[in-house]
Amino acid sequence: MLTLAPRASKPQSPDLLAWYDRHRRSLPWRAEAGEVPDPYRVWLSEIMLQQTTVTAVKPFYLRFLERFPTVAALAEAPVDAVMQAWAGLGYYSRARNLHACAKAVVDKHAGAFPATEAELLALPGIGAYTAAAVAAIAFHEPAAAVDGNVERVVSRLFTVEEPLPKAKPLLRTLTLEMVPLDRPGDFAQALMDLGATICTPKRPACALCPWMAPCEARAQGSQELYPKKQKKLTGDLRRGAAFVVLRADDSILLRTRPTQGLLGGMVETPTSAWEPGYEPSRAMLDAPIEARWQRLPGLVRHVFTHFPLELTVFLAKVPRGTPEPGDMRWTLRRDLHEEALPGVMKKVLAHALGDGKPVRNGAAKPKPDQI
DNA sequence: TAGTCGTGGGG
DNA sequence: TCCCCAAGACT
Repeated sequence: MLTLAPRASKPQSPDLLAWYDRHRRSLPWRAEAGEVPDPYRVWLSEIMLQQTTVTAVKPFYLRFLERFPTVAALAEAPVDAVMQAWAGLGYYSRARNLHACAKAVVDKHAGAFPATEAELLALPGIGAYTAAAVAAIAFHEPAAAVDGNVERVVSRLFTVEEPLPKAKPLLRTLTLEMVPLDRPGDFAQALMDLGATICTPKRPACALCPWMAPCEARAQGSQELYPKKQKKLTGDLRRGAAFVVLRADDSILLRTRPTQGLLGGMVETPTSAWEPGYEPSRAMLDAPIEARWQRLPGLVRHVFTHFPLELTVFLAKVPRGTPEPGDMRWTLRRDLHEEALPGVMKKVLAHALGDGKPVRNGAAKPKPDQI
């Protein structure tokens, strides 16, 4: 009978903090050792980092901060400007909630972020994780900020057998018990740095981990089996048609999507419905205007969180002076970069306008940025 | 509670 | 190519 070796000790936060003091990542939103963190920057970064990689966030964060340097500046800005600054980053309800939150901070909290986890939790777009992270990092509150990194680290430390997301309450409790009262913010960031650089999903670098000794999973050699999670199924393929109208004055027909739902409040070319049984051969029934439509070869493929999408792109060239249908508008091609275009729509426009080459056979696809 | 909400990078 | 995943929130 195999007996598992008991781990050497319980995980001690000073061991993690000592590691953090030597190996902490330098990030644009992170105060250097000894600096006082700015709650606005901490909050902004936490919202952007929700389900989004550090690499993806960096340029958006720097650009955003330049455009909206303070929570007051953000609150005063029109929501469309915020959506435009967010375009390309994904999960667009975050941008709408971000703006609403800035307004709430100005209107209900005299322009200063509240310092407690409970008050932060009441603000739009701030959930359990973000409330704890901002409270700990910006205000030194002893809160347990449990994100995906922390779930992984702690589930390995204690070999939590319960699968996610049911294990969340237990993981929060286990984390909270380890939070040191003197450095709660550093502890939160240390745990996330550890998860991002050492305790990675695949092939964790256990030999470099300050918590190798107390880690139960490491003792068993089972670290890659945690956290356990129930798998979710991907949705069925949906198809649709996208219509790119190029007017002779070099403008494009656009519209804004409803604020609720998929790509809420973002800008798109006119499209058909997106549904599993869509027939591109009947797309003319969905065209926004009468014109000589050209069905472009190839498809625009895009994968959302819960379903894959294939769009057939149709292109029409219409004369100067062609009026826009109701609730649509013309935007000059050179001004497209100012529109809140999500990734899938940049792909559509690149496919229709990009470089004219077919997207077949390994030919270089035009980059969605360069329209 | 489980489904909805983007995008890009890595193995 | 495919799958996983990344500092989750909201309904």
